[in-house]
Amino acid sequence: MAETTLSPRAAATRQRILDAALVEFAANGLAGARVDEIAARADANKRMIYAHFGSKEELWLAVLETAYAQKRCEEHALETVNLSPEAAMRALVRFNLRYTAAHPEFVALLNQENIHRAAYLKRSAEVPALYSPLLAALGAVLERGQAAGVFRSGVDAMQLYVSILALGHFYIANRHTLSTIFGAALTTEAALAAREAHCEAVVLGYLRP
Amino acid sequence: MAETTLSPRAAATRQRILDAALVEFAANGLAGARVDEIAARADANKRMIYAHFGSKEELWLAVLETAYAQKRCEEHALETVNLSPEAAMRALVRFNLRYTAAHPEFVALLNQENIHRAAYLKRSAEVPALYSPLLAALGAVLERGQAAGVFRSGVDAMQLYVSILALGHFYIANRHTLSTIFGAALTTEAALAAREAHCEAVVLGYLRP
DNA sequence: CGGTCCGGTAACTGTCTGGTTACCAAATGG
DNA sequence: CCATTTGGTAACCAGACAGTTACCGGACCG
Repeated sequence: MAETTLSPRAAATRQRILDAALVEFAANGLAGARVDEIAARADANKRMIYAHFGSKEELWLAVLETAYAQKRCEEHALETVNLSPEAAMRALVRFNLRYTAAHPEFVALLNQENIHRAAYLKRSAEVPALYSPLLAALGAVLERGQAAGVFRSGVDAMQLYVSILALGHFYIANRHTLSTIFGAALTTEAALAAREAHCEAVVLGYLRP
Repeated sequence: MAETTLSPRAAATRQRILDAALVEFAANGLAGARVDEIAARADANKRMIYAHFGSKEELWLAVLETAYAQKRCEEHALETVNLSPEAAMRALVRFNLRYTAAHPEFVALLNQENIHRAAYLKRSAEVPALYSPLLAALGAVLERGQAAGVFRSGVDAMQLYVSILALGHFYIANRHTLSTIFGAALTTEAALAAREAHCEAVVLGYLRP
């Protein structure tokens, strides 16, 4: 990004474009998204999109990076060091499900990226920073729990990390097909609470020594 | 589908179109897929696509139903009644991961469907049959294990079903972003075996009384 | 207070793409 | 063997879409 100092209200337009693009890309995918629609929703003009971001694909990349950055930002707010290993693990599982549920656009973006074999993400300069803080926190909690004898040993932190993400992500990502099949709403607070309890039980049940 | 009897070699063309469409849709999504490309890959003509299926979207629906049907078909081959509850549960978890890994196009299709809020799936006449046999088998295994005292009680079969799907599906669906982030291949036989062991350990660890 | 520069607008274009139409060839069956 | 049906081809079209170009108005600075 050419962060050559800044701009007065231009930054606001840029932000409106990013917000609008997030909605449009999440709703229609990269190929399905319409640049005109993004411009209209941002209450801006197509010209401005090409001025701020060079192309539709670069806009996509910018949206991706913004979404990742926001998630990392919220994850940093998680404080697990003061909690018992079990409570900390619960907090991690819960945060993941709740964040995913609160930001289904993030899920849609990720799915799109994977359809494109992460082609855009691989071009991102921020990739190294993508190691989620959640992973680091998880490793620390795991070690504490094992040292205290409340967690089993032989747990692969990376595998568990993927599994925790999976438990929340899949539920939200596939909420439409799942709710069609099961004929039940999945995103009501009651349903989310039930899912949350289940995810905690699975992870903590597994981790018992 | 107008299965008015059948057709001699027309069925072959129809099948080639379906196969080509599956590849193209999985690779590019619904909006990103090009009808011309499908025609070329099927070694057929665009006209034939519109003769057999009325539109791009109806072709999409046909591909979806075919993919679901194939999965159900393979699932039926799973025999869990002769196995111990633990072994049967392992088999279910393993089958799900392996099937997903062997058919990443299915995952791509599902993701696309969810981006479109399952709009096409809801129009499908086959939806009631979508209750996967895997779910029925899971419920039976769960009951047997609980009766035998080897599984904990209070397990919600639907939640567990979603979780088992999630453990395999998420890993495969996000293999590109995950392998970019972790810098490791995820679909080698070694990696799949490790994932398989982990998934079994999570589910069976959770289910311990 | 006037000029210049920057954020913004609107109309345009070349290309791509889903869908169609006019035409053909090879079976099939009488 | 001829006629009719059916699977297949290729050229075409209208609309849509990403990306551009020509132009404007107000803020900011001298």
